Formats: sequence, structure tokens, C-alpha cells
Amino acid sequence: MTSKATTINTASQPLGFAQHNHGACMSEALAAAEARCAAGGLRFTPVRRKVLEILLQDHRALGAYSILDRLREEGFGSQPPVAYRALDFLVANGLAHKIERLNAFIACVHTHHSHTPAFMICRLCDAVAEALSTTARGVLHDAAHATGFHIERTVIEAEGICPGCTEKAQA
Amino acid sequence: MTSKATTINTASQPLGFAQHNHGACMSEALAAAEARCAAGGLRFTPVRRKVLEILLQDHRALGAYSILDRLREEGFGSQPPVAYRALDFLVANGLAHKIERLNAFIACVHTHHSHTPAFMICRLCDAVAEALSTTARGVLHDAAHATGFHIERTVIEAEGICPGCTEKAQA
DNA sequence: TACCTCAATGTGATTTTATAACATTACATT
DNA sequence: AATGTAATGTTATAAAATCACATTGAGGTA
Repeated sequence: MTSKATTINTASQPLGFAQHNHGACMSEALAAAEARCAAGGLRFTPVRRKVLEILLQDHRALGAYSILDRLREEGFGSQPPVAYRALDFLVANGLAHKIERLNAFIACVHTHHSHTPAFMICRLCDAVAEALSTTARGVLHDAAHATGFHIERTVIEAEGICPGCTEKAQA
Repeated sequence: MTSKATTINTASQPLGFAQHNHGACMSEALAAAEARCAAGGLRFTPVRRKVLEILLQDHRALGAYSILDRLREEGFGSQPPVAYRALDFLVANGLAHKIERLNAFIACVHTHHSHTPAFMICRLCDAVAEALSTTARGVLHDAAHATGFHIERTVIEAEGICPGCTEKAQA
């Protein structure tokens, strides 16, 4: 565990491009995950929980092997499938998302409702913000419907410069 | 070269989920690529041209290593950077796109205008259709503008079942 | 032409990301 | 306890991408 662990429950950390109450956010997300798993008859096992905690702590996109390093430190199995299986579970159940552009994973911050996620990825600071994208979903589904394509999953990712980095660049 | 080579100039092949005149499509795309490179002072070298031809012939998403195999057969260098460099060039100049979900590449079929590509990927037959996505682009940019994020590139990919495979499944 | 420069290519090695295959353990039901 | 199934552990390997450095080749300049 790094020094970062000592900051887990401080009040304000970046979530995407904004600040938020990180401690509350984290416990809420874990509670929501537990609730969802219980409701769906899914097993929120120690590895799965730990992986979600790791993702929530960082609030950024983490590669599977970074996560694996953390798991090893915590005494879990240290081979790739350990991380990938937990990540597959979290992604399949909407508790985390894969950022395809980065081959990395991030905790879902919209624990309440099922949604079509959309992301904004800053190429300077690597921050990732999850946006609600009801409209983008609609647009895609309309276009797909016109051609007879049945959508099961969507990847919507915008890469560019976040507000913070834009400011720094102008300074 | 496989037997597929003998079908290059036949009239009708699938483009995305529809049929089209493949021979014409291919020469048009190559001509457009040449024109664009000439206009921009870019060098449309033999490897780059060959990679674009390979992508156009298949009209599907190809992994870098599939392309590399073809390059080797044609007498080009056979190490990964040969393929990746040509692909980087094509993608950077809008002549091809990367399908992030598949870690694969596809020739651009909208040679005329610069655009924000969107794709529909069939998970049964692996066909990939490129859609015009002016609206999706608008939606994303609106959302981004609201948070002060500056978009440079977008990834919009829908995964699901194409019209043809839906029919087969119902039969 | 001869020379220089820089972009493009060739090549070997390595890194990063992801999965296959199979043994073992933990949980739930009877 | 016995059984079936889901989850985990572990070894090995596959697949995707990049690094580093040598070589070639196309323009420009003297």
C-alpha cells in the first residue's frame, strides 16, 4: 500500500474533472455494488470487492496489470486471470467500465441506473470523466435502427484536453 | 496471395452490411488517397499504398498482424513496426480508422470529407459498417462544451448483431 | 554530380495486454 | 458427508504494440 492510502477519506478529490467528497463517494459506490449483487444473486467476493475498491480509490483508468500489482500487495493471486476475471465481472454487471482507447478500466460512478456510458479522456493528465449520454445513445440507436442493426453495447469515448489542462496551457 | 485475389474486381461485395461495386469502390478510394496525399505534401509510399489496398480488399477490420502477414507475402518487411507505421500514417490522415473494440483497422469509405466516424460491429460475422455520424458528433461536442472539455478525436462504436445475422438467427 | 539531410523503412528485441488450459478451493444443496 | 457448480490459483502462451538502432531512399544544395 502506498502513501495514497492515507488520503482515502479526505473530503475532496477529483472525480473526472471536478472535485467531490471522495470518502462518501467510495462507500456509497461499494454499498450500491453490494446491493446490486445481492439483488441479482451475484457474489461480491473479496477479489471483486478489492478490485472495485482499487478502481474507486484512484478514480482514474487503471490497466489490468496495475490492478494486479495492487492485488498482489494485498495477498491475492498474482497472475493475470485473477485481475481479468474480477474486471470482467465488474464490467459485465455495470460496476466498472472498460476504456477501450486506453485498454484500461474505471469504476462506474453512476451506480443507481443502468446506462450507456460515455467518456472524456484527457490526453495530457489522463483523467477520465464519465458523462451521462442518454442523447448519444438515442442518436446511435436511431441510426442503427434505420439499417436494421441491433445494438447490444456501445463504446463512446472522446479524447482531448480537459478544462484543467486547458487552463494550464493558457497560463 | 489467396484465392480471394481472384474476386477483387467482381461487381458486388459486402461493404459493411450492404452490397456494392467493389472494383470501382477500391479504385476510387485509392485515387482519393493519392489526391489527398498529393494535396497535403504527404508521401503515399508503396507500403502505405499496399496496406490501404489490403484493407480495401477485405472491407473488414483486420488486425495489424494479419496485415503484416500479407505484407510479408508481398515482399515487404515482416516486423510489426512496418505494419504499425503504415497504419499510423493512414489513420492520422483519415484514410483508415482504428476499431478500438477489436484492436483492428479498416479502410475509410468516406474518402471525400473529413468526418467523425462511427461504427457498427457485428459480433457474429465480424462485419463492420461505417456510419456517417454528424449527429452523434454534435451531441458529444455539446456535452463536452458544457464541461469545458476540448475534443480532438472520438471513438464511437456500437457492438451487436447485423441485419444479415439477425435474419439467419430467426430462420 | 557529389554531398547533405531527413523522412521512411528494415530488423531484432522487448514490453504490454489478454487468454487458454487445467488444477484446486469454496459454496450451496441435498 | 456427497455432489455439483462457481470462483480462484497457477502455468504457459498468445496477441498487440513499442523501443532502439541500422539502413535506405528521395529532395534539396553547393
